[in-house]
Amino acid sequence: MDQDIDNTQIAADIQADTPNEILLAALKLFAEKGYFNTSLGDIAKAADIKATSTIYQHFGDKQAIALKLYESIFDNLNVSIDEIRRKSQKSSEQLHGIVDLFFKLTDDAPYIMQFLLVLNTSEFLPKQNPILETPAFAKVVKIIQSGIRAGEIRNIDPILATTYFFGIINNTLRMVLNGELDKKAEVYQPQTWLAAWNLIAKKSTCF
Amino acid sequence: MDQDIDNTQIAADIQADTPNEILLAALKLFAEKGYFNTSLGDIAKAADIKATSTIYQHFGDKQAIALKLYESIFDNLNVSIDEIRRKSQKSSEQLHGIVDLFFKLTDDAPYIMQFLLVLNTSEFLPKQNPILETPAFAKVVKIIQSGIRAGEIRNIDPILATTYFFGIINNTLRMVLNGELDKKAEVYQPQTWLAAWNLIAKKSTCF
DNA sequence: GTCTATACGCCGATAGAC
DNA sequence: GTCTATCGGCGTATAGAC
Repeated sequence: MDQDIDNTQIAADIQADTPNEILLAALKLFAEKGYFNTSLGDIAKAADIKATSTIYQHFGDKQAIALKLYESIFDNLNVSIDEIRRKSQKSSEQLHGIVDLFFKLTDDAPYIMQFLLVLNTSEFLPKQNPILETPAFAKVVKIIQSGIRAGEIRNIDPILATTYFFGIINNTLRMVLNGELDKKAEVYQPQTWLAAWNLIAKKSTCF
Repeated sequence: MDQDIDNTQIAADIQADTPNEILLAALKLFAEKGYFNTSLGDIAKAADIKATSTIYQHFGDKQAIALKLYESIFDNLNVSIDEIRRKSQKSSEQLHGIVDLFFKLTDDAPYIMQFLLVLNTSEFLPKQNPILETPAFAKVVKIIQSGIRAGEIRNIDPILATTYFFGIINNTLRMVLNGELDKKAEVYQPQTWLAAWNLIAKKSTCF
Protein backbone atom coordinates (compact mmCIF):
# COMPACT_ATOMS: atom_id res chain seq x y z
CA MET A 1 0.00 0.00 0.00
CA ASP A 2 1.62 3.18 -1.16
CA GLN A 3 0.56 6.52 0.16
CA ASP A 4 0.45 8.29 -3.18
CA ILE A 5 -3.22 7.85 -3.85
CA ASP A 6 -3.50 11.50 -4.86
CA ASN A 7 -4.64 11.33 -8.41
CA THR A 8 -5.59 7.70 -8.56
CA GLN A 9 -8.94 7.79 -6.80
CA ILE A 10 -10.87 7.85 -10.02
CA ALA A 11 -8.30 6.07 -12.11
CA ALA A 12 -10.01 2.75 -11.75
CA ASP A 13 -8.52 -0.13 -9.87
CA ILE A 14 -5.90 1.19 -7.51
CA GLN A 15 -3.05 -1.24 -7.60
CA ALA A 16 0.60 -0.45 -7.24
CA ASP A 17 1.46 -2.74 -10.12
CA THR A 18 3.43 -1.73 -13.17
CA PRO A 19 0.54 -1.15 -15.58
CA ASN A 20 -0.98 1.32 -13.17
CA GLU A 21 2.34 3.08 -12.66
CA ILE A 22 2.53 3.48 -16.42
CA LEU A 23 -1.01 4.83 -16.61
CA LEU A 24 -0.43 7.35 -13.84
CA ALA A 25 2.83 8.52 -15.40
CA ALA A 26 1.18 8.83 -18.80
CA LEU A 27 -1.79 10.73 -17.39
CA LYS A 28 0.50 13.20 -15.70
CA LEU A 29 2.64 13.76 -18.78
CA PHE A 30 -0.26 13.94 -21.22
CA ALA A 31 -1.92 16.52 -19.00
CA GLU A 32 1.24 18.57 -18.59
CA LYS A 33 2.78 18.42 -22.07
CA GLY A 34 0.16 16.93 -24.33
CA TYR A 35 -0.01 13.52 -25.96
CA PHE A 36 2.33 14.26 -28.88
CA ASN A 37 4.98 15.93 -26.76
CA THR A 38 5.18 12.82 -24.59
CA SER A 39 7.34 9.95 -25.80
CA LEU A 40 7.29 6.41 -24.52
CA GLY A 41 10.73 7.16 -23.14
CA ASP A 42 9.28 9.97 -21.07
CA ILE A 43 6.59 7.67 -19.75
CA ALA A 44 9.06 4.92 -18.93
CA LYS A 45 11.30 7.33 -17.04
CA ALA A 46 8.38 8.83 -15.12
CA ALA A 47 7.17 5.35 -14.24
CA ASP A 48 10.61 4.27 -13.01
CA ILE A 49 11.05 1.81 -15.80
CA LYS A 50 14.36 1.36 -17.61
CA ALA A 51 13.10 0.09 -20.94
CA THR A 52 10.31 1.31 -23.19
CA SER A 53 9.84 -2.27 -24.27
CA THR A 54 8.42 -3.06 -20.86
CA ILE A 55 5.48 -0.85 -21.72
CA TYR A 56 4.65 -3.12 -24.64
CA GLN A 57 4.25 -6.01 -22.22
CA HIS A 58 1.21 -4.26 -20.78
CA PHE A 59 -0.15 -2.18 -23.65
CA GLY A 60 -0.34 -2.79 -27.35
CA ASP A 61 1.00 0.58 -28.36
CA LYS A 62 1.10 4.21 -27.31
CA GLN A 63 -2.52 4.85 -28.30
CA ALA A 64 -3.61 1.95 -26.13
CA ILE A 65 -2.31 3.78 -23.08
CA ALA A 66 -4.37 6.83 -23.92
CA LEU A 67 -7.36 4.64 -24.67
CA LYS A 68 -7.14 2.91 -21.31
CA LEU A 69 -6.98 6.29 -19.59
CA TYR A 70 -9.96 7.52 -21.59
CA GLU A 71 -11.98 4.45 -20.67
CA SER A 72 -11.01 4.53 -17.00
CA ILE A 73 -11.91 8.17 -16.64
CA PHE A 74 -15.24 7.91 -18.40
CA ASP A 75 -16.19 4.64 -16.75
CA ASN A 76 -15.61 6.17 -13.36
CA LEU A 77 -17.40 9.34 -14.36
CA ASN A 78 -20.36 7.28 -15.48
CA VAL A 79 -20.50 5.41 -12.22
CA SER A 80 -20.26 8.63 -10.24
CA ILE A 81 -23.07 10.23 -12.20
CA ASP A 82 -25.27 7.18 -11.70
CA GLU A 83 -24.66 7.36 -7.96
CA ILE A 84 -25.52 11.04 -7.95
CA ARG A 85 -28.74 10.43 -9.85
CA ARG A 86 -29.77 7.74 -7.41
CA LYS A 87 -29.38 10.01 -4.40
CA SER A 88 -32.02 12.51 -5.45
CA GLN A 89 -34.81 12.98 -7.94
CA LYS A 90 -34.45 16.74 -8.26
CA SER A 91 -32.52 17.99 -11.23
CA SER A 92 -31.08 20.82 -9.19
CA GLU A 93 -29.58 18.42 -6.68
CA GLN A 94 -28.31 16.07 -9.34
CA LEU A 95 -26.61 18.90 -11.19
CA HIS A 96 -25.23 20.21 -7.94
CA GLY A 97 -23.76 16.79 -7.26
CA ILE A 98 -22.03 16.75 -10.62
CA VAL A 99 -20.71 20.26 -10.15
CA ASP A 100 -19.45 19.29 -6.73
CA LEU A 101 -17.66 16.29 -8.23
CA PHE A 102 -16.03 18.40 -10.94
CA PHE A 103 -14.77 21.01 -8.49
CA LYS A 104 -13.42 18.36 -6.12
CA LEU A 105 -11.66 16.58 -8.97
CA THR A 106 -10.11 19.84 -10.10
CA ASP A 107 -8.51 20.31 -6.70
CA ASP A 108 -7.71 16.67 -5.96
CA ALA A 109 -7.07 15.14 -9.38
CA PRO A 110 -6.18 18.01 -11.72
CA TYR A 111 -4.62 15.70 -14.30
CA ILE A 112 -7.93 13.97 -14.78
CA MET A 113 -9.75 17.25 -15.26
CA GLN A 114 -7.05 18.42 -17.64
CA PHE A 115 -7.66 15.27 -19.65
CA LEU A 116 -11.40 15.91 -19.61
CA LEU A 117 -11.51 19.65 -20.22
CA VAL A 118 -8.32 20.63 -22.01
CA LEU A 119 -6.91 17.80 -24.11
CA ASN A 120 -8.40 17.27 -27.55
CA THR A 121 -8.79 13.52 -27.29
CA SER A 122 -9.99 13.28 -30.89
CA GLU A 123 -6.49 14.26 -32.02
CA PHE A 124 -4.95 11.08 -30.63
CA LEU A 125 -8.03 8.87 -30.19
CA PRO A 126 -9.88 9.51 -33.44
CA LYS A 127 -12.00 6.38 -33.12
CA GLN A 128 -13.26 7.34 -29.68
CA ASN A 129 -16.32 9.43 -29.10
CA PRO A 130 -15.64 13.09 -28.54
CA ILE A 131 -16.54 13.98 -25.01
CA LEU A 132 -19.78 15.59 -26.08
CA GLU A 133 -21.07 12.33 -27.53
CA THR A 134 -20.11 10.31 -24.50
CA PRO A 135 -22.67 8.47 -22.35
CA ALA A 136 -21.75 10.70 -19.43
CA PHE A 137 -22.67 13.79 -21.41
CA ALA A 138 -25.91 12.21 -22.59
CA LYS A 139 -26.88 11.60 -18.98
CA VAL A 140 -26.37 15.24 -18.14
CA VAL A 141 -28.65 16.24 -20.98
CA LYS A 142 -31.23 13.78 -19.64
CA ILE A 143 -31.04 15.36 -16.22
CA ILE A 144 -31.74 18.73 -17.71
CA GLN A 145 -34.55 17.37 -19.87
CA SER A 146 -36.32 15.93 -16.88
CA GLY A 147 -35.71 19.18 -15.04
CA ILE A 148 -37.59 20.95 -17.79
CA ARG A 149 -40.47 18.50 -17.62
CA ALA A 150 -40.61 18.89 -13.84
CA GLY A 151 -40.78 22.67 -14.16
CA GLU A 152 -37.49 23.19 -12.38
CA ILE A 153 -35.67 24.40 -15.47
CA ARG A 154 -36.75 26.89 -18.09
CA ASN A 155 -38.17 25.52 -21.31
CA ILE A 156 -35.27 25.85 -23.70
CA ASP A 157 -33.41 23.41 -25.88
CA PRO A 158 -31.80 20.91 -23.45
CA ILE A 159 -28.61 20.83 -25.49
CA LEU A 160 -28.36 24.60 -25.32
CA ALA A 161 -29.08 24.63 -21.61
CA THR A 162 -26.34 22.07 -21.07
CA THR A 163 -24.00 24.13 -23.22
CA TYR A 164 -24.62 27.26 -21.18
CA PHE A 165 -24.48 25.52 -17.83
CA PHE A 166 -21.23 23.68 -18.42
CA GLY A 167 -19.83 26.59 -20.36
CA ILE A 168 -19.73 28.45 -17.07
CA ILE A 169 -18.65 25.50 -14.94
CA ASN A 170 -15.97 24.13 -17.24
CA ASN A 171 -14.52 27.49 -18.21
CA THR A 172 -14.13 28.37 -14.56
CA LEU A 173 -12.38 25.07 -13.91
CA ARG A 174 -10.12 25.58 -16.92
CA MET A 175 -9.11 28.97 -15.50
CA VAL A 176 -8.26 27.28 -12.20
CA LEU A 177 -6.31 24.51 -13.93
CA ASN A 178 -4.11 26.94 -15.84
CA GLY A 179 -3.62 29.23 -12.88
CA GLU A 180 -5.42 32.25 -14.30
CA LEU A 181 -7.71 31.94 -11.30
CA ASP A 182 -5.20 31.45 -8.54
CA LYS A 183 -7.21 30.02 -5.69
CA LYS A 184 -8.45 26.50 -5.20
CA ALA A 185 -11.50 25.55 -7.21
CA GLU A 186 -13.60 25.13 -4.10
CA VAL A 187 -13.26 28.85 -3.41
CA TYR A 188 -15.14 29.65 -6.61
CA GLN A 189 -17.64 26.83 -6.34
CA PRO A 190 -20.57 28.48 -4.52
CA GLN A 191 -20.92 31.55 -6.71
CA THR A 192 -20.12 29.63 -9.88
CA TRP A 193 -22.81 27.09 -9.07
CA LEU A 194 -25.29 29.88 -8.47
CA ALA A 195 -24.40 31.64 -11.70
CA ALA A 196 -24.78 28.46 -13.72
CA TRP A 197 -27.94 27.27 -12.00
CA ASN A 198 -29.76 30.59 -12.05
CA LEU A 199 -29.03 30.79 -15.73
CA ILE A 200 -31.19 27.78 -16.50
CA ALA A 201 -33.50 27.60 -13.48
CA LYS A 202 -37.10 28.61 -13.92
CA LYS A 203 -37.43 30.67 -10.78
CA SER A 204 -34.14 32.42 -10.72
CA THR A 205 -33.49 34.64 -7.76
CA CYS A 206 -31.85 37.01 -10.22
CA PHE A 207 -29.07 37.89 -7.76
CA MET B 1 -8.20 37.99 -57.60
CA ASP B 2 -9.33 34.57 -56.58
CA GLN B 3 -12.85 34.00 -55.41
CA ASP B 4 -11.90 31.91 -52.40
CA ILE B 5 -11.77 34.70 -49.88
CA ASP B 6 -13.85 32.63 -47.47
CA ASN B 7 -11.53 32.17 -44.57
CA THR B 8 -8.98 34.79 -45.38
CA GLN B 9 -10.80 37.94 -44.31
CA ILE B 10 -9.06 38.11 -40.99
CA ALA B 11 -5.89 36.34 -42.00
CA ALA B 12 -4.02 39.56 -42.45
CA ASP B 13 -2.84 40.78 -45.81
CA ILE B 14 -4.87 39.08 -48.46
CA GLN B 15 -2.49 38.26 -51.24
CA ALA B 16 -2.58 35.27 -53.50
CA ASP B 17 1.14 34.74 -53.12
CA THR B 18 2.77 31.54 -52.02
CA PRO B 19 3.39 32.38 -48.34
CA ASN B 20 -0.29 33.14 -47.92
CA GLU B 21 -1.30 29.93 -49.68
CA ILE B 22 0.88 28.06 -47.23
CA LEU B 23 -0.63 29.85 -44.26
CA LEU B 24 -4.18 29.19 -45.41
CA ALA B 25 -3.45 25.52 -46.05
CA ALA B 26 -1.77 25.18 -42.67
CA LEU B 27 -4.63 26.93 -40.88
CA LYS B 28 -7.15 24.58 -42.45
CA LEU B 29 -5.14 21.45 -41.65
CA PHE B 30 -4.23 22.50 -38.11
CA ALA B 31 -7.89 23.23 -37.43
CA GLU B 32 -9.07 19.95 -38.92
CA LYS B 33 -6.43 17.49 -37.73
CA GLY B 34 -4.34 19.31 -35.18
CA TYR B 35 -0.80 20.61 -35.40
CA PHE B 36 0.98 17.32 -34.73
CA ASN B 37 -1.11 15.30 -37.14
CA THR B 38 -0.20 17.72 -39.91
CA SER B 39 3.10 17.18 -41.70
CA LEU B 40 4.86 19.68 -43.92
CA GLY B 41 4.07 17.29 -46.75
CA ASP B 42 0.37 17.67 -45.98
CA ILE B 43 0.69 21.44 -46.02
CA ALA B 44 2.65 21.44 -49.27
CA LYS B 45 0.05 19.25 -50.97
CA ALA B 46 -2.85 21.36 -49.71
CA ALA B 47 -1.07 24.51 -50.89
CA ASP B 48 -0.43 23.05 -54.37
CA ILE B 49 3.28 22.92 -53.85
CA LYS B 50 5.40 19.99 -54.98
CA ALA B 51 8.28 20.26 -52.53
CA THR B 52 8.32 20.75 -48.80
CA SER B 53 11.59 22.59 -49.25
CA THR B 54 9.67 25.44 -50.84
CA ILE B 55 8.07 26.07 -47.48
CA TYR B 56 11.49 26.72 -46.00
CA GLN B 57 11.97 29.55 -48.47
CA HIS B 58 9.19 31.44 -46.69
CA PHE B 59 9.26 30.16 -43.14
CA GLY B 60 12.08 29.11 -40.87
CA ASP B 61 10.49 25.91 -39.74
CA LYS B 62 7.15 24.30 -39.01
CA GLN B 63 6.67 26.20 -35.76
CA ALA B 64 7.20 29.46 -37.61
CA ILE B 65 4.10 28.76 -39.67
CA ALA B 66 2.01 28.27 -36.57
CA LEU B 67 3.58 31.36 -35.03
CA LYS B 68 2.70 33.50 -38.03
CA LEU B 69 -0.89 32.25 -37.87
CA TYR B 70 -1.02 32.98 -34.17
CA GLU B 71 0.26 36.51 -34.70
CA SER B 72 -2.00 37.23 -37.65
CA ILE B 73 -5.09 36.06 -35.84
CA PHE B 74 -4.36 37.95 -32.64
CA ASP B 75 -3.20 41.09 -34.41
CA ASN B 76 -6.43 41.21 -36.37
CA LEU B 77 -8.45 40.41 -33.28
CA ASN B 78 -6.75 43.26 -31.47
CA VAL B 79 -7.51 45.71 -34.24
CA SER B 80 -11.12 44.59 -34.38
CA ILE B 81 -11.55 44.98 -30.64
CA ASP B 82 -10.03 48.46 -30.78
CA GLU B 83 -12.48 49.44 -33.49
CA ILE B 84 -15.37 48.08 -31.47
CA ARG B 85 -14.28 50.01 -28.40
CA ARG B 86 -14.08 53.21 -30.41
CA LYS B 87 -17.64 52.92 -31.68
CA SER B 88 -19.27 53.10 -28.28
CA GLN B 89 -18.53 53.89 -24.67
CA LYS B 90 -21.04 51.47 -23.19
CA SER B 91 -19.66 48.15 -22.00
CA SER B 92 -22.81 46.39 -23.12
CA GLU B 93 -22.38 47.61 -26.68
CA GLN B 94 -18.67 46.86 -26.73
CA LEU B 95 -19.26 43.33 -25.50
CA HIS B 96 -22.10 42.92 -27.96
CA GLY B 97 -19.72 43.95 -30.73
CA ILE B 98 -17.19 41.33 -29.70
CA VAL B 99 -19.85 38.66 -29.45
CA ASP B 100 -21.12 39.65 -32.87
CA LEU B 101 -17.60 39.34 -34.27
CA PHE B 102 -17.10 35.90 -32.73
CA PHE B 103 -20.38 34.55 -34.06
CA LYS B 104 -19.72 35.96 -37.54
CA LEU B 105 -16.23 34.46 -37.56
CA THR B 106 -17.61 31.09 -36.51
CA ASP B 107 -19.88 31.05 -39.57
CA ASP B 108 -17.52 32.72 -42.04
CA ALA B 109 -14.05 31.69 -40.86
CA PRO B 110 -14.48 28.54 -38.76
CA TYR B 111 -10.82 27.59 -39.04
CA ILE B 112 -9.84 30.77 -37.28
CA MET B 113 -12.29 30.14 -34.47
CA GLN B 114 -11.12 26.55 -34.23
CA PHE B 115 -7.60 27.88 -33.80
CA LEU B 116 -8.78 30.31 -31.13
CA LEU B 117 -11.15 28.12 -29.16
CA VAL B 118 -10.14 24.51 -29.69
CA LEU B 119 -6.43 24.14 -30.38
CA ASN B 120 -4.05 24.11 -27.42
CA THR B 121 -1.55 26.56 -28.82
CA SER B 122 0.73 26.10 -25.84
CA GLU B 123 1.41 22.52 -26.99
CA PHE B 124 3.13 23.68 -30.16
CA LEU B 125 3.91 27.33 -29.33
CA PRO B 126 5.21 27.02 -25.78
CA LYS B 127 6.91 30.42 -25.86
CA GLN B 128 3.74 32.22 -26.87
CA ASN B 129 1.25 33.58 -24.42
CA PRO B 130 -1.67 31.32 -23.74
CA ILE B 131 -4.81 32.92 -25.10
CA LEU B 132 -5.90 34.01 -21.67
CA GLU B 133 -2.79 36.15 -21.21
CA THR B 134 -3.09 37.77 -24.59
CA PRO B 135 -3.60 41.53 -25.04
CA ALA B 136 -6.98 40.83 -26.63
CA PHE B 137 -8.14 39.03 -23.53
CA ALA B 138 -6.79 41.80 -21.31
CA LYS B 139 -8.87 44.31 -23.24
CA VAL B 140 -12.01 42.31 -22.65
CA VAL B 141 -11.32 42.29 -18.93
CA LYS B 142 -10.84 46.07 -19.12
CA ILE B 143 -14.20 46.49 -20.82
CA ILE B 144 -15.86 44.54 -18.03
CA GLN B 145 -13.97 46.49 -15.37
CA SER B 146 -15.18 49.79 -16.73
CA GLY B 147 -18.66 48.32 -17.02
CA ILE B 148 -18.53 47.63 -13.31
CA ARG B 149 -17.37 51.17 -12.54
CA ALA B 150 -20.13 52.57 -14.72
CA GLY B 151 -22.74 50.53 -12.89
CA GLU B 152 -23.67 48.53 -15.96
CA ILE B 153 -22.23 45.30 -14.65
CA ARG B 154 -22.56 43.69 -11.24
CA ASN B 155 -19.73 44.18 -8.82
CA ILE B 156 -17.90 40.88 -9.02
CA ASP B 157 -14.31 39.96 -9.81
CA PRO B 158 -13.74 41.09 -13.42
CA ILE B 159 -11.76 37.95 -14.22
CA LEU B 160 -14.61 35.82 -12.96
CA ALA B 161 -17.17 37.83 -14.88
CA THR B 162 -15.11 37.41 -18.04
CA THR B 163 -14.81 33.70 -17.33
CA TYR B 164 -18.55 33.30 -16.98
CA PHE B 165 -19.42 35.49 -19.93
CA PHE B 166 -17.09 33.83 -22.40
CA GLY B 167 -17.72 30.45 -20.88
CA ILE B 168 -21.21 30.69 -22.32
CA ILE B 169 -20.21 32.36 -25.57
CA ASN B 170 -17.22 30.20 -26.39
CA ASN B 171 -18.79 26.92 -25.35
CA THR B 172 -21.75 27.64 -27.60
CA LEU B 173 -19.41 28.39 -30.48
CA ARG B 174 -17.43 25.22 -29.80
CA MET B 175 -20.65 23.23 -30.00
CA VAL B 176 -21.40 24.85 -33.36
CA LEU B 177 -17.88 24.20 -34.62
CA ASN B 178 -18.01 20.50 -33.85
CA GLY B 179 -21.53 20.08 -35.17
CA GLU B 180 -23.17 19.21 -31.87
CA LEU B 181 -25.31 22.29 -32.42
CA ASP B 182 -26.30 21.82 -36.03
CA LYS B 183 -27.48 25.25 -37.13
CA LYS B 184 -25.41 28.26 -38.06
CA ALA B 185 -23.97 30.21 -35.18
CA GLU B 186 -26.08 33.26 -35.99
CA VAL B 187 -29.19 31.26 -35.15
CA TYR B 188 -28.05 30.91 -31.54
CA GLN B 189 -26.60 34.39 -31.23
CA PRO B 190 -29.55 36.40 -29.83
CA GLN B 191 -30.46 34.09 -26.98
CA THR B 192 -26.83 33.27 -26.21
CA TRP B 193 -25.95 36.95 -26.01
CA LEU B 194 -28.90 37.51 -23.66
CA ALA B 195 -27.91 34.58 -21.47
CA ALA B 196 -24.32 35.78 -21.19
CA TRP B 197 -25.14 39.45 -20.74
CA ASN B 198 -27.91 38.98 -18.19
CA LEU B 199 -25.53 36.82 -16.21
CA ILE B 200 -23.21 39.74 -15.52
CA ALA B 201 -25.48 42.76 -16.05
CA LYS B 202 -26.62 44.71 -13.03
CA LYS B 203 -30.24 45.11 -14.03
CA SER B 204 -30.93 41.77 -15.54
CA THR B 205 -34.34 41.28 -17.08
CA CYS B 206 -34.21 37.80 -15.61
CA PHE B 207 -35.66 36.24 -18.81
C1' DG C 1 11.59 30.81 -56.40
C1' DT C 2 10.48 26.06 -57.04
C1' DC C 3 12.17 21.82 -57.86
C1' DT C 4 14.91 16.77 -56.95
C1' DA C 5 17.44 14.35 -53.97
C1' DT C 6 19.07 13.26 -49.72
C1' DA C 7 20.69 13.59 -44.97
C1' DC C 8 19.59 13.09 -40.17
C1' DG C 9 17.30 12.15 -35.82
C1' DC C 10 13.79 10.79 -33.05
C1' DC C 11 10.57 7.70 -31.60
C1' DG C 12 7.56 3.88 -31.97
C1' DA C 13 7.99 -0.86 -32.13
C1' DT C 14 10.36 -5.70 -32.21
C1' DA C 15 13.67 -9.56 -31.14
C1' DG C 16 15.56 -12.05 -27.94
C1' DA C 17 18.70 -12.78 -23.60
C1' DC C 18 18.20 -13.24 -18.66
C1' DG D 1 8.41 -9.61 -16.45
C1' DT D 2 12.11 -6.53 -17.21
C1' DC D 3 16.08 -5.81 -19.48
C1' DT D 4 19.72 -4.67 -23.84
C1' DA D 5 20.06 -3.96 -28.39
C1' DT D 6 18.42 -2.74 -32.69
C1' DC D 7 15.44 -1.95 -36.60
C1' DG D 8 12.51 0.79 -39.63
C1' DG D 9 9.99 4.65 -40.90
C1' DC D 10 8.27 9.01 -40.85
C1' DG D 11 8.92 13.75 -40.89
C1' DT D 12 11.88 17.70 -40.41
C1' DA D 13 15.30 20.01 -42.49
C1' DT D 14 19.30 20.87 -45.94
C1' DA D 15 22.12 20.89 -50.37
C1' DG D 16 22.19 22.11 -54.65
C1' DA D 17 20.42 21.98 -59.74
C1' DC D 18 17.41 24.54 -62.79
